[in-house]
Amino acid sequence: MGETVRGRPTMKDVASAAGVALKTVSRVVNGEPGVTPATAARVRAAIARLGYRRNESARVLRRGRTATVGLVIEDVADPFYSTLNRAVEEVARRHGSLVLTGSSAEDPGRERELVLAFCARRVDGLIIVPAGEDHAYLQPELDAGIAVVFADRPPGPGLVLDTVLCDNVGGARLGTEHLLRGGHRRIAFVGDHPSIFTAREREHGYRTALADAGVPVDERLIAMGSLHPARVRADLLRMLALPDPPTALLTGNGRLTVIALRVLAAETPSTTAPRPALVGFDDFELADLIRPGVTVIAQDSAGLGRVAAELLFRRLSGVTGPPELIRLPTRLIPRGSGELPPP
Amino acid sequence: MGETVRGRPTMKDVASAAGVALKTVSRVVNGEPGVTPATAARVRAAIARLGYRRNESARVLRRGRTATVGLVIEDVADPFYSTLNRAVEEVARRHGSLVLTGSSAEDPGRERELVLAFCARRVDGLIIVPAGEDHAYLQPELDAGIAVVFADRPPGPGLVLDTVLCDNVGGARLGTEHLLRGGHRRIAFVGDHPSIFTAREREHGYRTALADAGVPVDERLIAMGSLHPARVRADLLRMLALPDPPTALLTGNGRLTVIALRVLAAETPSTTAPRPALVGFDDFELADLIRPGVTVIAQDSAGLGRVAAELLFRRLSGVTGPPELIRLPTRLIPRGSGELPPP
DNA sequence: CTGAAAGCGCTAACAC
DNA sequence: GTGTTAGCGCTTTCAG
Repeated sequence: MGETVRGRPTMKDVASAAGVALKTVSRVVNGEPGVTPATAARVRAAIARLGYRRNESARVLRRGRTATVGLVIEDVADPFYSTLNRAVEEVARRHGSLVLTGSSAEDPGRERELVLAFCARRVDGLIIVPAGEDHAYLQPELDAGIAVVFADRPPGPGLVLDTVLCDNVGGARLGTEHLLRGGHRRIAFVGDHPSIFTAREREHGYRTALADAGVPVDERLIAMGSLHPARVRADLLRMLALPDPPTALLTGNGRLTVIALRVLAAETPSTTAPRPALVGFDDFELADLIRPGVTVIAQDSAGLGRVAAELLFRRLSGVTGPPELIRLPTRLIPRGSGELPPP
Repeated sequence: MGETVRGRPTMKDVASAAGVALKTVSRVVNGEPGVTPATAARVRAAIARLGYRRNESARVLRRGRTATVGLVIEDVADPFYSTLNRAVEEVARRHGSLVLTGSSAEDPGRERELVLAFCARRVDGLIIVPAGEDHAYLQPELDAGIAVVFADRPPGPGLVLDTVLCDNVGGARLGTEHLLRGGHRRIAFVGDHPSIFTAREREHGYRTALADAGVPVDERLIAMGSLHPARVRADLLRMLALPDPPTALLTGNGRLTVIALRVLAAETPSTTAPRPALVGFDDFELADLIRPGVTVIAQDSAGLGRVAAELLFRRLSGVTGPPELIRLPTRLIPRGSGELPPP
């Protein structure tokens, strides 16, 4: 056959193998009309014989679309974000696209680095869970026409773009009100670092729920900061050592809930000391298997990814209009820990 | 300035804006030597002014490398795989590469689809956790020079490629021996579907541990199949209803462990019926917070991703030699459930 | 229905 | 030091 080609076969190779012009191969590969079934069959045979595969880079160079979207999250290994990731992937798949994913590790520099690397590869669109608050670096990309959707957290000041958020304020309210209804008055809040949007929103929901119930806010019962177990442990121990310790606890995200559970398990061994009631923001697997079951405010992380991706692909399909802001509802799942009565 | 360019600015635009030749811009952008600091500064100014960003697709077309690797796993949302994913991402980052990730959903067709889509985008290399056993479709890609590493499961027959596995047989042995040492003789094994490599290996480890201890294998105590909770539940209930029910249980992966825990929690409410001892293959978050703590055989999912990625980048850097097969050790973490004595 | 030619944005190989 | 030229593999345009 004498068709030994070095490296990958190209359309040109297929064309000469099939005895047709390059453009005919292109037509067959792309399913364009205007090719006799017989010629098409010859071309397809040559494709199979040579193991030809279209070079997407060359195609992109010509057409401008990569059928790839970029996703920046905090950590692909975190259950909250990996669920979001999966949902984005499913929507992308339905639209014939792949997903480039990167972890920002809550570092604005890495977020920027990832976004620019994605843009350099000319992704069609981006879904960003921002780590930073300054997104000026996005402007040239936006001008160039890239579609961007923010998820879980809004873009920094000066940018108004499609955004999908959870109802953080409402969720935190829900949890706090639930504890108040249970008779608690000393409710602590352990949150993520206040530089994080969702942390601030949840703190706000907590504060307003207390205020609305006429319960004074005790600043000593509010601890926001890093997710280091040591930090959380120290804050919790400090609170529990107060003359009037909290009888209930609201934790600001899934990781904090788990850390708090560990601290409480270590500090209040089963029956001796009274365990504070606990409501955690964000559901997690096995919350039902711990005793007592962990009451949570569930956010729809898959919904976050799905809605953001749908919004993105709608924009990519040419839908214009003002940027949308969508809030996804949260719901309270009582499992026991949030129903513990005050002592 | 009259530099209004439609769409994204190109090197040509930058060149004319800076009053230099295209190649000079290329030199500056790529940090090549042979440019006066003054000219370089002029070019950089033009780049900033126009918001120029190198088109990676065009670069790829010329150079042949995308600085992108593909990762096919079963599910990006599964903690085992998302941890692996993160480890791959970190290694890729150190090598200046991005990661295209896709979920095969344990479907060989989807695995193939993803791999080919990645190849069409000319990823430099692939890390595959295979869903199928037939990888003939990979041959043209391998011939074209793509680097491939298999992780967690080996390639199908006929292919010998770099592979990183966990010591599944040894791990299952470890768990079974632990239960035997605890005095158990009726040990059940609930595994994943036997079409899955790791499931077969773990079953093998379980069987040989029993055989080595002179304990006869009772086929009624072995249940392998889907990960549907209903299937697992039915199998467990059947075993527990035997005249001589198992006093201990070895579960074949993290998801099965969780399902089994739920079934046992529902069926043996706290103090009434005696709980079988439990050892689970694969560690999971919160295993320590459940009462009793869940004894597991921990596999190093991050190590799997890290070692696979390091192997891949070593190949990409030009290291040749016969394909490597690496086995990562497992270790037993006793937490209570595996130390429950037989009744 | 099929084909020839131009060019997407960049880099490699040479000029100068 | 800097510029010119060719061409990566494909799609687009326009001729046959």
